[in-house]
Amino acid sequence: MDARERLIETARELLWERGYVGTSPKAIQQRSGAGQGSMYHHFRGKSDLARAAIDRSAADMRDRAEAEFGRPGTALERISSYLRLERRVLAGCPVGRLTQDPDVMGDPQLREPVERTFDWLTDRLTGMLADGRRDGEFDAALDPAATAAMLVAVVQGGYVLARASNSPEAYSRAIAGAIGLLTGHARPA
Amino acid sequence: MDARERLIETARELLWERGYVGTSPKAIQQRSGAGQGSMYHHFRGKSDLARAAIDRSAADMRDRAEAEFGRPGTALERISSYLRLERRVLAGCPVGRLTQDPDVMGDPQLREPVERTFDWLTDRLTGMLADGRRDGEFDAALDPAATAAMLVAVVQGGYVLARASNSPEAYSRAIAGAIGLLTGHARPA
DNA sequence: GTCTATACCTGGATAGAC
DNA sequence: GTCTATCCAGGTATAGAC
Repeated sequence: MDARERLIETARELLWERGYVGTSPKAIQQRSGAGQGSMYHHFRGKSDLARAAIDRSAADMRDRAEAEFGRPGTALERISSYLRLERRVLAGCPVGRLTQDPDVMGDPQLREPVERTFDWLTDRLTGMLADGRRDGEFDAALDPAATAAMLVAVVQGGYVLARASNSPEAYSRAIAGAIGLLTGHARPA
Repeated sequence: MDARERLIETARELLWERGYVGTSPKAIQQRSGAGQGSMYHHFRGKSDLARAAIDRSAADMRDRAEAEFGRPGTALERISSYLRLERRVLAGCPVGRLTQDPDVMGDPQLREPVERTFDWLTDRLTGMLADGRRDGEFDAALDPAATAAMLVAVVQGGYVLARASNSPEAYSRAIAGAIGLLTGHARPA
């Protein structure tokens, strides 16, 4: 792995652990083993490197989700397996945590991949829920867009609960609660 | 309002806007109009002041929730009115955002009020859901603890979605989705 | 491509005068 | 109680040598 690559991967780790404001160029250099000059040769500065790191984390998140969405099975099955994906719960969401960072959300370049990822995810779930409803899998009263937003929110909020209690259980409980309600609503009236 | 009070209120604002790592003592002093010496007279340092600010924000959050929980009405009504409480959605949750801050979660003194607040909230909702289920308001299959965790997560995740899309609509959609499912499950089989 | 030197600002805190 | 002076480490970046 060359220096450029190590810098990006290390930046991803540190952004995940400490956010953008909490991550200094020096910390990235030290952990990656790249020197000052090397970093500023490959990237114009902190935000340029961060953009590369965020792009990659966002693509990663979409790929992992899409792998579940593309499986065979009913909409409920595919959504449930997505929700139960193994996640580093206590670490939080590498993309979602960036929404709390004023310097990320204040910079259009850094914000763009974050915004796009959540739009994509919500749209994808909305489509699956609409298909499931059409096929009689869900109640006709189910609102696909609202339910999709709720599901994405449960995952993101699950991370918050898990970190607050320092235990992954809180995350699992929230997911189980969501699947329970979704299953209940799946009974046509 | 005396200097001590202004320091606490200003610290609350800045912690809300920028988190703990993103907030410097100097920024607090400048915005509050208190000098260096004043701040270090009233507080031992940054983390001591932060503790006072976090305690107050946590108490605030509990008070606002309890005001809704204590209203008359069914469990579903009280929970719905809590979920629909007017919130500064784009600002995020003043307590929840701290869970993303490694320096807060790494310090037992700062972490404690955050952890306690989410424990309290989840327990309170669990109790109301259990009461509602006992009274036939919800399906017997509803799991109070899991559903409570899911509701807290939807609120916290709703903030994430709203900030990602820079619009409060995403928050409202997630809440509407949760209430929709909760209402659906409320029909006994 | 990578290194070292340098620069300037901010973060977080202490000391002592008033 | 509040002010100013001072301190040292770290953040972020540029310059120029190798």
